[in-house]
Amino acid sequence: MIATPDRTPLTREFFNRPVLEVAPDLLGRVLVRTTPDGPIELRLTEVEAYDGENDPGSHAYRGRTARNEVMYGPPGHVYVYFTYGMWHCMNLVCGPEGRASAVLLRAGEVIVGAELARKRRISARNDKELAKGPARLTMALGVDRALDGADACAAPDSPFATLTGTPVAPDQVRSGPRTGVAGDGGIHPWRYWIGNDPTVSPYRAHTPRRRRT
DNA sequence: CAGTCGATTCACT
DNA sequence: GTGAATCGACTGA
Repeated sequence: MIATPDRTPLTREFFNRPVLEVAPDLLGRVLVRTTPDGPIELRLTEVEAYDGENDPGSHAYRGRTARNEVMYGPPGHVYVYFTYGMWHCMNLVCGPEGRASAVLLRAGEVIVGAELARKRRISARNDKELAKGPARLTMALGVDRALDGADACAAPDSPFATLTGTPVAPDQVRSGPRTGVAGDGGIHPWRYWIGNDPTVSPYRAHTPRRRRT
């Protein structure tokens, strides 16, 4: 007899905690994405915390702007931004409201809807690569700016329902410096991942762009 | 208003 | 391992 997985959606209160507490607690949780073609479910294996205006790596470091507005709003909402002229990255806003903290979803394992995800991830060589990296993750899920500000706690009406699933055992959680974050933002070990999980993306230090001639 | 660069990915050597 | 792709947000003058 197989145990019934817990499908209770995470509540607003779950996200209304300090981001350093929420981030590791998201590992192992399952994100459900509802699309017209069917559901995609992603088990989160890698995340990063960004903590407000005092965090040099955060989009909120230089204060409130049109782009980061959602980070200042209530927890449990989705912050999506566009970067490198072609990619989207997705965050979950944490508490308390006004602190502008959020968790970047960096990687996960597609456990339902791999067929749909493969169509959006043509260059993926295998299923472990479907959501191995923050921009790959949004591609696999079909997430873009249209979802910026969406409520992730409004299941089942929301395009998302973040489920409890089974949080990964604490002794499986690893942490280290955040990937690709420039300067002083690299000092905080606020990247969290599941040890030995094959869907976790490789660490890369920030690489300054070569100057154009 | 022009210059700079990004919480990245992919193709190629 | 290296470099290109590609554009909007942000910065500072």
